Amino acid sequence: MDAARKYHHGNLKEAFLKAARDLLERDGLGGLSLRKCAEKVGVSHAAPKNHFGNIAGLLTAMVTTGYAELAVMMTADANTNADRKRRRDQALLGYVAFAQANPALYDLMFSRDRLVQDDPDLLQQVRACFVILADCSAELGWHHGSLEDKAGKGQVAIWSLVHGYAQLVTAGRFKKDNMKGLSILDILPIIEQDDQN
Amino acid sequence: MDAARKYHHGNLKEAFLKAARDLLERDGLGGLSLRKCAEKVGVSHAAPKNHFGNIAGLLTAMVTTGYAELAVMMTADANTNADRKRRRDQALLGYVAFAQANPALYDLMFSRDRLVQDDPDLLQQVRACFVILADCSAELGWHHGSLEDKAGKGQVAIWSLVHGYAQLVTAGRFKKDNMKGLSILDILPIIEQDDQN
DNA sequence: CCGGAAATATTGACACTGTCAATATGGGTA
DNA sequence: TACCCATATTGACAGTGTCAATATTTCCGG
Repeated sequence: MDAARKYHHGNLKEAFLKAARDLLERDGLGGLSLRKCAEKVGVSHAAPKNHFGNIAGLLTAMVTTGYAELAVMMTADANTNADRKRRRDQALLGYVAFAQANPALYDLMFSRDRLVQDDPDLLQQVRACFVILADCSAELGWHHGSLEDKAGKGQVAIWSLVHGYAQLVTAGRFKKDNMKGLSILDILPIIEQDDQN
Repeated sequence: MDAARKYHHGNLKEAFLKAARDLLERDGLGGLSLRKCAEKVGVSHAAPKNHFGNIAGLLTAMVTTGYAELAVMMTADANTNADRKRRRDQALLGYVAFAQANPALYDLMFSRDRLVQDDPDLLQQVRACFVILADCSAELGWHHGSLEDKAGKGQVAIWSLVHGYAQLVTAGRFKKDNMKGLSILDILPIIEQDDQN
């Protein structure tokens, strides 16, 4: 039998995830509920329990796909032959672009209350994004501290910077005149060496 | 009559805010509800409506007090005669300390879904925190761009950095070995000039 | 001083939510 | 075919925010 048409409904799990994603984008997190997802898919209100256990499980699964998409956005258009600076710029631009394209989902991806924080799949996807960012920060110039601190501090710094920037921008916390034509790449040079850029 | 004992209950609004804050700290955002606040205070379940309208109003009021406390944390121990570097360090350390002391509240303070974003009192307190951060970033060294960009970019950069750092630390997103003895002041120097620190 | 008006609090109801137990249905397989 | 198990439905329950109607307290002008 077709893998996409198994059992009664056929890939009901993915159908739920798509419905949840649509509801999240359209109505925000407050407009997202298990029962609305079930109604949207056309099944009974308790059907999600078989696939996700509870609502935290559904949100966690949805967020996990979000991290996977974030990783894609960070690596798109950057073939492995491109120089490291180009790949780093792409990662940062892709990161911010993902947050701006999916603000509600991005918020949820950093929520501590609604997710199953120790879900193995979630942790794996989160780690994959970390690796990409770590690859960016590894080449960052660093004036202070010992060499062995370099990677750790650089990772913390660049992730803090890009995450904070993405969250504050999507939350509309920056005044518009401060942001006029300003991108993450414009504020990135402050963590580079003088001889770069 | 005593200002603290007006009307039926007396400062019921502040009693609700305190109850909400306690519930938020103890049980997280998921354990916070209007009815639990009312029960904790000892009034009927619909009493909060008179003071906050709806739950978004209560959360907004609570978050507003959070921004006020954040401003206090950023300026504590830094008298106006202290040099600017000392005040800047205090602001950043206080910022992170507040987030670590009130992780659930800090998360809520940057939520887009549950608050009345255009509440005048909220906007005023948010702006007050911005001013403090702007005072920090105004003295940051900047190698690139024109002079008139300096303040805007510096504000965006330092706020992104400290907010991202605070959120990621409180969310436990950094590996512990990367954070060993590392504070916001340790990653701050990367956005300073070479001749500083 | 007092009586109406306004502010404040209660009650009861409603729709909606997540979750669970019990039941039903269908597909894979021996 | 007959069985088993994964999957889906049904019905129920406690809890939630919100609202209208009502009750109570405080305030203020006569």
